[in-house]
Amino acid sequence: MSSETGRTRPYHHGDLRRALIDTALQILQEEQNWEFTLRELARRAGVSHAAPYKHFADKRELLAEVAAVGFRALRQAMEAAAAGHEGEPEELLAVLGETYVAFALESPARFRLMFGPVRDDEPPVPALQSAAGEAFEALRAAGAGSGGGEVDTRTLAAWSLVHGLATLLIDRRIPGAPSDTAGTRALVARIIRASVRAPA
Amino acid sequence: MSSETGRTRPYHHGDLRRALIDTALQILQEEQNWEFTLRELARRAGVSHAAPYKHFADKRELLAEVAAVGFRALRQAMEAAAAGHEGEPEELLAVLGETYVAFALESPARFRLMFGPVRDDEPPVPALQSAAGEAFEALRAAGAGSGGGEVDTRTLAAWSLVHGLATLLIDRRIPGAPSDTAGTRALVARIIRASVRAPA
DNA sequence: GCCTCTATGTTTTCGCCGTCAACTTAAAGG
DNA sequence: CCTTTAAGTTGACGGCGAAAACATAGAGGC
Repeated sequence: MSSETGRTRPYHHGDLRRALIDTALQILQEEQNWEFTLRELARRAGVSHAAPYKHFADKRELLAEVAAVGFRALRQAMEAAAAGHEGEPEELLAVLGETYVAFALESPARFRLMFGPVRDDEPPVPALQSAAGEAFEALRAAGAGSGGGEVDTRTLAAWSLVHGLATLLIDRRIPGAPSDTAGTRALVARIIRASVRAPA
Repeated sequence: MSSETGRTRPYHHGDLRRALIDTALQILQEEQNWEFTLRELARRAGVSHAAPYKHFADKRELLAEVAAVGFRALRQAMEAAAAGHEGEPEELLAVLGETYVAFALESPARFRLMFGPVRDDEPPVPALQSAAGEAFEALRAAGAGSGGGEVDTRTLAAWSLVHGLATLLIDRRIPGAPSDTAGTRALVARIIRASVRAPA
């Protein structure tokens, strides 16, 4: 409801939380890792070093929210890419895979954060769980499986291929891989198309 | 050459470095992450908190050496599994893939550490680079490609599939996945066999 | 056999971090 | 208008990574 013009800062200080998540995403993009300190984040957001604790229990929770935003973005990207390919399941799967890898390459650190390990000893962050679940649902829907909660074999194979390719690429683990965007995109397309064409 | 009985501690204090790497691997296995402090590591090794700096420039270098040991272990495991399947390329690839995933499941944190991002701004650790390269060479040799330094398409597809499956499994990202070892093993075998049978 | 040299380990110190507790401020609502 | 309370600040604590200054004990030259 706040207008863009006029007094930009809302009442107290502004809606931190949103600002903190945005700033965290910025730093994540700049430094390509999430080893930045909470104090640095607060500094860049223009608040005191303890202010974030009014919105997040600790650093893990803040990062989990950032990851959740990432999963929503991934889901949107996949849904947008899927539009218009409802008729042809093979093409749909290929396009979805290319989108998945492109998403990872576009922001490697965010992708790594999203797929960081789910630790058993820490309490789960609900927003992250639901966002991740919905993203995977978009992926599962493209597979041959029915509407159940399980992932069918073919879909899982495709997902694994695409996820592994994305991971290996962003971690620069493939020896002869091209370093430019165009070459990488061609490589991804080649591998995905070849695998999709041959139904497992 | 040191006997197990008698004076166990060698001259000065022992061969730290080896001890530190071993202890780090232990903690890594116990806590399933590498957020442990260098001071905690020194404590468990029975030395002062600054002693590690006589053997490693910083914490990253120590972790890189741990990762290098992991790559050597992965290479050994794959070579052992490959023995006896020289004649049949399809079976060889499948067995190699199963070994790869089993290695990841056996020690998830070590696997994650090994495949952590290669940062451009940090100086590379030679031992890690060579160990990783040799492990990938063992994998590439199983593919249809020749002896060049590049990875052929089919091999890369297989590697991606297996790497992605391993990653998704250890990060508990697959919704309906079995939690027990036997079930997981069966799932892995099913996916790999199906994909290998259908040449891309 | 002694004596220096140097690798290895210790102590001390520094600045910074995550987190918490106590205090302050200002928007909201009866 | 005045109280309540969410949101932000200040200050403190223990612990960390890293570096500097210091200590010690094998090893090798003489």
